[in-house]
Amino acid sequence: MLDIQLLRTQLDAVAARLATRGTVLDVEGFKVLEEQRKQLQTRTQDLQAKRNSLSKQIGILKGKGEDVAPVMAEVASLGDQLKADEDSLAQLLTRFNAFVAVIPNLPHASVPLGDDERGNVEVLRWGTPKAFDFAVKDHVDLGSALGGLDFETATKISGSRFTLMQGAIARLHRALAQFMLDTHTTEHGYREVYAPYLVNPDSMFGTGQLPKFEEDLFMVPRSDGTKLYLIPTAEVPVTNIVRDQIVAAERLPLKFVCHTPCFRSEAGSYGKDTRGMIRQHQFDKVELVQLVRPEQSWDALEQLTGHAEAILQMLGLPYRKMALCTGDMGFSSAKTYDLEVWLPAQNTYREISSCSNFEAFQARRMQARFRNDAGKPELLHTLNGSGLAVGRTLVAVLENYQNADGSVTVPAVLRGYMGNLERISAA
RNA sequence: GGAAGCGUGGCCGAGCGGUUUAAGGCACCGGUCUUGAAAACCGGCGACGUCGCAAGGCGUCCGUGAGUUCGAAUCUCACCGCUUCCGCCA
Repeated sequence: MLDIQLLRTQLDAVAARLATRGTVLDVEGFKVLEEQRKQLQTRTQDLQAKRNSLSKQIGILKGKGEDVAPVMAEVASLGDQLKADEDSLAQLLTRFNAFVAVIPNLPHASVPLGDDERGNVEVLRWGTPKAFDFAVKDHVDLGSALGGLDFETATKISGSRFTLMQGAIARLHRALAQFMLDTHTTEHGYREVYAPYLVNPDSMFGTGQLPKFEEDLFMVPRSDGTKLYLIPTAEVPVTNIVRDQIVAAERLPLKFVCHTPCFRSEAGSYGKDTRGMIRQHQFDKVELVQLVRPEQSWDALEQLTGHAEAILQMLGLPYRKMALCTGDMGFSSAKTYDLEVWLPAQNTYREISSCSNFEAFQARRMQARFRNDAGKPELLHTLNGSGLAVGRTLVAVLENYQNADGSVTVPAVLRGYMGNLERISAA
């Protein structure tokens, strides 16, 4: 959520910056709402003040044993107007909050301008794609020939966009997640977290998935009429650890790493990446989350992105780092780097990690604060990034480490997690 | 699922219809004392919103939401959560 004071005092500047990301702010609509709010709130509070002081008088008069009837009559006359005003103010504030809740974050000044993914800027490129002297297979052909990737059976069990893994490939998938968790906890200073996969609407609001993106989520209705949602990323439960909290300054920065499955309905992506496990309803991801003092968040973004890059480097997977442009960033983000891994079968780089600084946008929605040096509560800055998407990393390993005979070499750093297996071959 | 108890500021904890402006303590900040520190003593110290150039004023908040009342932390109802006991259970 944006700071409402900022909207009030610099409305045109906010609208201009939002326009760079393709968001049209209803400036006139806001002005009208704000004008009504101001008038109604002032009037309501005046009436409340009057009621309070008269009621207090009644208490004092009664204590002295004097007649309170005249004052009672006076305060009674306020009643109807006050109640009406309180009701309409509550309604107006609901509308006001709904208006603000769907405004995306402001892009940081360093974010390149652009309308869509074509405006993204390559920041760096690491590694050289291997030159194969045979016709490369994609992960679907490799995996099914190895007897470990089975999309048909997954479709029978659940439907499209699900994967069934078995044997050495399932183990490789697990090895990747373990390797990432171990690296981030032992080398990058993150604390391991196990978190719920189902969360309540307040948590989804806190990180910005609700109210605007409900169609991207799997919702689970409950018999008592409430709802839970399957997490689309561990960002949601982990960032919400600090919701409605004032964190002691000396505990900062908080750095968490969490491995979870992620569930996305992929509404609106019909026909996109239908082959293989690039775009699934369920996939595993190791997520990095940092909660930091505001003045540290931009350094933290560079570090966090570096932590995700380290995994790709240790796996020897060529990648490039993209600074997303204003038009391609997510709703809550002030700045995002995407890491794109080289996929030989697609002859291109594909997203495998997304690292963002949200500044105070999520913290304001969550009321996540710390006590600053002046002793006052101040909003935290929140960041997160994939470190990495496990399913896509599996795809990248299969394709980049394939051999002419259809076997796949196990990257050296994973062998300890694979019983020292060096190569996955058809059984 | 059944029964009982409990949800109060950063933390602990009192208050159970009107001088509550939420006691007291801890923590924290400032001061006195001290070579310095600790202790002791003195003082300060909630959040959010809103009006105002400012000084400051006003409003809301005692798990959440409705209600009773001129007035609710306090009374009523519903819900949520926690604790304990019983039942069931990986």
